[in-house]
Amino acid sequence: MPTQASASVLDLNQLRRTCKACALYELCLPAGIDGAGLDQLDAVVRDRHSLNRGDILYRDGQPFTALYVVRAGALKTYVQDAAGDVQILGFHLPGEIVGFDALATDFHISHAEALERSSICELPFAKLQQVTHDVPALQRQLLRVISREVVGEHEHLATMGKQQAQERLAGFLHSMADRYARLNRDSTSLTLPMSRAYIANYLGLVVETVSRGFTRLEDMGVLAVNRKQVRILRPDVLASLCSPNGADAPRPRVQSGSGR
Amino acid sequence: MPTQASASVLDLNQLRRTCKACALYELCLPAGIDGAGLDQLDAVVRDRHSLNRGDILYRDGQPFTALYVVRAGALKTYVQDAAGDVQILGFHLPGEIVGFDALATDFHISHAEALERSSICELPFAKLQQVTHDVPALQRQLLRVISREVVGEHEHLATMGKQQAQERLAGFLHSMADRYARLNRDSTSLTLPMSRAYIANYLGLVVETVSRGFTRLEDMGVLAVNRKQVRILRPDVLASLCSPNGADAPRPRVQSGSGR
DNA sequence: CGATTACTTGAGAGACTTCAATTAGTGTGG
DNA sequence: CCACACTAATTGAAGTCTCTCAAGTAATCG
Repeated sequence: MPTQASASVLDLNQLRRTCKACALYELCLPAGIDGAGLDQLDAVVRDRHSLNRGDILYRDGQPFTALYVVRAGALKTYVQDAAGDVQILGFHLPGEIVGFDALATDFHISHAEALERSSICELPFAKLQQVTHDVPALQRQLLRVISREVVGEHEHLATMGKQQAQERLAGFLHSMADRYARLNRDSTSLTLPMSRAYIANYLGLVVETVSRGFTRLEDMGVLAVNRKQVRILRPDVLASLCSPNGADAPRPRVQSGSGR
Repeated sequence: MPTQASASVLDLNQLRRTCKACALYELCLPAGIDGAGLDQLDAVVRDRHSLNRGDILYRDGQPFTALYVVRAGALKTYVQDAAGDVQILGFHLPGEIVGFDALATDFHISHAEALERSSICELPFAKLQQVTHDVPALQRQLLRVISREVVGEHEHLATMGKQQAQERLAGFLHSMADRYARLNRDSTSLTLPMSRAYIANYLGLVVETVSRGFTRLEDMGVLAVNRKQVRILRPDVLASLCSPNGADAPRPRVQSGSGR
């Protein structure tokens, strides 16, 4: 991993990765930034990395140098405690930014790993900070993006709070479909980049339970599952399965979720 | 709730809440900001609110106007889905900042409620943004603080990922003790501001399970529990209970936590 | 093409939830 | 100031869902 590439060389590469031309323009950091500011932001973005399945983008303990935009492919981020227990924090699709965990202490405290061949835009933070000074809109946008991260984790927590495994799985698939839709992909035909084991860990379950969950959703006619290919036949039913009672009676449930 | 108080009146009040004099100086936003910048930040902070138990600081759907620092007392934040299911996202002690959820969309998507009589510093975001322009260190600090929020949620997720109820409860108490320590309070003698039901919801369990958990930890001689008063008699044992095997063999556990 | 890994499926055990009842604490009004 | 009502917390017993253990099948990779 080279330390700092001067922005003058490799114009071709630079052109190719120009934020203006990027399909993720509306999803990523530049959203809402206008012409002049965008050029400045462009200058910040470093040659993109290419990661293979299993490659580590950053790991726990590593000093903070940059934020990373997923350009193509998919990442997982996770923490590992002293006992070796892993908890997957999130799966990250194109347009999403990772690395915010390190802003607090200047060291990463989680790991980021590619789930498949992925392409990453690196945003060296020092440079980024200089530009945010000139472009207030970028500063605001940076906060907006990190806030999205917070919101995403809220959703994850809400899903993990469901007592029934089926609800958690339904919630996971539902949110994945949503994210596919934002990428202008078909939100009823998912190609999951992660294994069943990763889904299980993400949801706080074991593999077998997830596997059985898929089977049952298929039996119910909600999904058509073929390994990592998942077609959502009944999005309405899937949505209703995200809540215990099927989301019929919207009565308040203040206690604790209300039942496994 | 008044809309905007001019900074010229009520000098006494203003003085009293000056960041410089605040006991939370090192924990809160001003940490790392020097003299001149600090004065500017001081000017941003609005009259502090006083909340009673059950009072709502902000609710889902409300437009974003400010961030809020807990000065005294305690808050809980939570989301509520269409079916009425509540998931508590966090408990917030003095020095912690809430409201970041609204940075993404300019509307709050969670609720914040006082668990007990609390005092809040309001940071109107428009003003705050002006100052961050003049004080780059503040901008960096703001990112640092919101990153802490992200990290805190990672811990919450890791706790919810534990399959055993006992591990979750131990993890919760362990992290509460940590946070008490940061407040320079006795970290072995906690006064929990939240009910058992809230703890249960936070951990994805039911009240009864939490209650039994407390009882068992008391029987084991790890805790001395008297309602909301919790003394941690064996912090070492408590720490070891945060992991399934008691954190003896630090072998990697990649699968999914490794067993309920 | 063989070995490894990923996924699925089955049966049994265990842990948490559910339901129900009791106790303790809190707040209110007479 | 105390009685009453209400909420919070605890405890017990039974049911159920998920985990564990085990085996088998399918896909992937060298």
